[in-house]
Parts: sequence; structure tokens; C-alpha cells
Amino acid sequence: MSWTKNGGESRGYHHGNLREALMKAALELIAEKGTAGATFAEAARRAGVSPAAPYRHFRDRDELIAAVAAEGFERFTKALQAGWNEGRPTPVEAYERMGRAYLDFARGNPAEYVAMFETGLSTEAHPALDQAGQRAFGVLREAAEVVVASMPAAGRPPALMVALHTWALAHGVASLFGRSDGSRRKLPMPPEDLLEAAFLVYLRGLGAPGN
Amino acid sequence: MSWTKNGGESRGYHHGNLREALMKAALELIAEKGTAGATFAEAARRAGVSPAAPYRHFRDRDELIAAVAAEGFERFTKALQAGWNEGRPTPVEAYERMGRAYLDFARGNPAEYVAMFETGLSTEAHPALDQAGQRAFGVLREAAEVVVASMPAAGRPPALMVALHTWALAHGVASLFGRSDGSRRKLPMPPEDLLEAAFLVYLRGLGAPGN
DNA sequence: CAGCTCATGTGAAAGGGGCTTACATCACGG
DNA sequence: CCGTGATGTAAGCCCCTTTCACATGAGCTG
Repeated sequence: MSWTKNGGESRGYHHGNLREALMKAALELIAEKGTAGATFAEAARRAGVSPAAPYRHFRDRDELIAAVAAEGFERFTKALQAGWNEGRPTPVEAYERMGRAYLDFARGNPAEYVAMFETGLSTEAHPALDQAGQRAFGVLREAAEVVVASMPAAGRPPALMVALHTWALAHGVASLFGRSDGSRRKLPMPPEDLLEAAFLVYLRGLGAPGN
Repeated sequence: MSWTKNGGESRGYHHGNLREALMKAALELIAEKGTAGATFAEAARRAGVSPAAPYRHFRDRDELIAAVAAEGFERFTKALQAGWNEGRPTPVEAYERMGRAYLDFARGNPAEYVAMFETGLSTEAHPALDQAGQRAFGVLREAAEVVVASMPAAGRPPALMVALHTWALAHGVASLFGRSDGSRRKLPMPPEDLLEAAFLVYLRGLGAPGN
């Protein structure tokens, strides 16, 4: 369609937007064939260039995937922030809405989610990716701090722990049940409801205000 | 070393244990190079046979991986059962110990865990694998039923929901923090403790006896 | 023990695909 | 107008996959 620069003129020798086109192609490939299917050459083919062209933009396949994952984390961060909405109307309600936003993202962007969490690329080799991930977690953590602060002062749990538990729970639900690629477990209820119920139980266990 | 039948004599024309040797090689490859690195030919090479030999035992690469994952689920089931230990001495204590067993398995068998949960092979195409996974979940579910039954009759939560929450939590912790391949997030505490704390909070939220 | 049979492994070769080195083309600045 | 660097190409190399005919030997049968 529009791998052209200005959205109309046919491309000449140079692509003009190859970097983005490759990332888009990589996403499609992950969605279709899984992580292993996202090959460097195939992405080039979909972008309409020769197999060697990608090397001008990414050192190797991992760097392409890392770029995709990093962009995924950017959008993920925004999605979580939108769900949290600065803790309005109440911290607990906002927290649950953020949980739904988490699952919505995982469900609506399965390829990004895979790239972000299941590619197994080391954080040391890709520091930019690591930082993007930590920014996303920062949203969770700040939200957890607000929720904890809204609780009775006696026996407040550490906000970091709450944030980690939340992340683990949301990721677990998303990873096990949250995608519909057929390779996932069947569930007698929507994963959003499962996660919301878990949040409610967990927050009650923390002693949070009863919503 | 010992791809021989009786652990000593050099092999002749026939391997004698090729199926197991291939599965072992596949595990090593997953551990070393990730899911994508587990190639059929390389597994054959490590087993000391020709590239065509594996086809006598597995239809294709996916079936090899599925066999590895299925065997992983078998051992996983036993590990969970051992942790649960029929709910002794108390259901809640046993439940937490089962959670530790979950993480121990994920940590001690990272390649199996990847094969079991991150290969994305469809449950329909590999029914034996699906059943093995459901047997493992059965342990969780039965344990959840005992825990729920030990609670006050008024307002008991559905055991299935509890089991699913537990699984999501344990898988989330294991997947995000539980492995030490360097591609995982750093944590200010051992993942076992993180999970145990989550269990405690969650069970308290359920209204479980205070341990 | 002799011979049959079948499961198991070999060898070779076709086919496909990804990766990478040397070369071609274009954009841009002086 | 021309150099220079960025970008894309072409072609070759290598490895994986898969299949086929064939070799081997383990175990049964008598």
C-alpha cells in the first residue's frame, strides 16, 4: 500500500521509510507465524526491498525485534496512563481500569505483547528496550503508590510489592488466557473479568477501602 | 558422553535411545539459543545421527517440541503434587508450598518451562500436550478446592476462579522474574518470596483462615 | 542356529530460505 | 558539477528441511 514517502508517488531506488516499514512487517509476521517466523529477509520482502536492505537500519534481527518491542512499550505506557487517568475518580477504581487497559493492550496488540515479553532478548544487550519497559512499569508503580496511600496508615504494604504483584497478575492472565490465537487456554469467563476479580480479592487482602 | 544404550559400549548402527537423546538435545538447544534455535538438524547432530534419523521418531520439529513440553508437564505435575502433599499440614501452608514448587520448577527447568508455555503450539494440533497441561492444572484446581472448602461456608469463592488466579499469579511471577537467563527483570527480593506474599494477600482477601 | 521381517539409521540430493560481501544508485553539499 | 556518504541491489554461500532408496541388525520363528 503506502510504503512510499509522501503517500502517493511510487518509490524509486530508495524506499524512504524503510525502517518503519520493516517494523510494521515484523509485527505482522509475529502475529502470523510467531516469534520464530519473524525473519529478517521476509520482513524485507514485505517492505518490497532486497534481503540485504534491512542491514542499513538494524544490526541484526534482534535489533529489529527490540525496536518493535520498545515502540510497543511506549504505546503500552500511554495505554496504562490513560487507564489510570491520574487515579480518578478513586484510586481503586482507576487501578482496576488500568488493569483492564493492560489486558486490552495485550489483546489488541498481541504481536507487540509477544515482542515485549516473550522474545527473550537480554536487557543488557538492549538498554533502550530495558528503559522503555521500566517506564511502563513506572506507571504501575506510581499508581500502586497512590492506592497504598489511600489505605489506612496502619499496616500499609510496600507500594513496590503491590506494583510487582499487579504486574505479575496482569501478565499471567494476559499470557495464559488473554490471547485468542488458539494456542491459549480456554476460559469459562472473559479474561478481563478474571483479572478484575483477582484485583478485587487482592486489594481486599491488602485492606484497601472496599471500593 | 552416553548416547549409548547401556552406558558404556560404543554404539553401532543403531542408536538405541534416539528418541530420548533428541528430546534431551532439544532441551539443551532451547536453553542455549531459545525456542528458535532448537532446530531439527542440530538436535540430530548432537545425538550423533544423520539429519534424516529424527524423522523415524517425530513427524516434524513441532512434534519434538511438543514431546518435550509434554514430558515437562508430566514432571511439573509431579512437582506440584509433591509441593501440595495432599494439603498437609494445613491447606493454606500446603498451598504456599505448592507455589514455591511452581517457581522451583520454572527456575530449575527453564527450557522445559519455555517449551511448555512460550512455544505457541496450538492445543488442537497436539492433544496429548493439551491433556498433559490440563493434568497439571488439575493439581492446582484440586488444591484450590481443598483450600476453599477450609474456609467459612458463607461467601466461599468458586474454586475454579481461585485456581485460575493462582496459576496466573505463579506464571506471571515465573515468567517475569523467575528465570535467571539475564533476559528477566531484576527484583529486590527472591521471586519465591514475592509469590508467597502475593498468596498471603490474596488468600486474606478471600477470607481464608489467617494461617 | 538359520532365515525372515521390520524397525531404525544412512547417504545423497533436491529444494528453499536466510545471511552477507562486493557493487550500484541516489541525495546532498560545496 | 562532482565527490561522498547513505541507501538499496545482486549474487553466492551456507544451513535446514524433507524425501528416497538402501543398509543394518535385533528379535522372532521354527
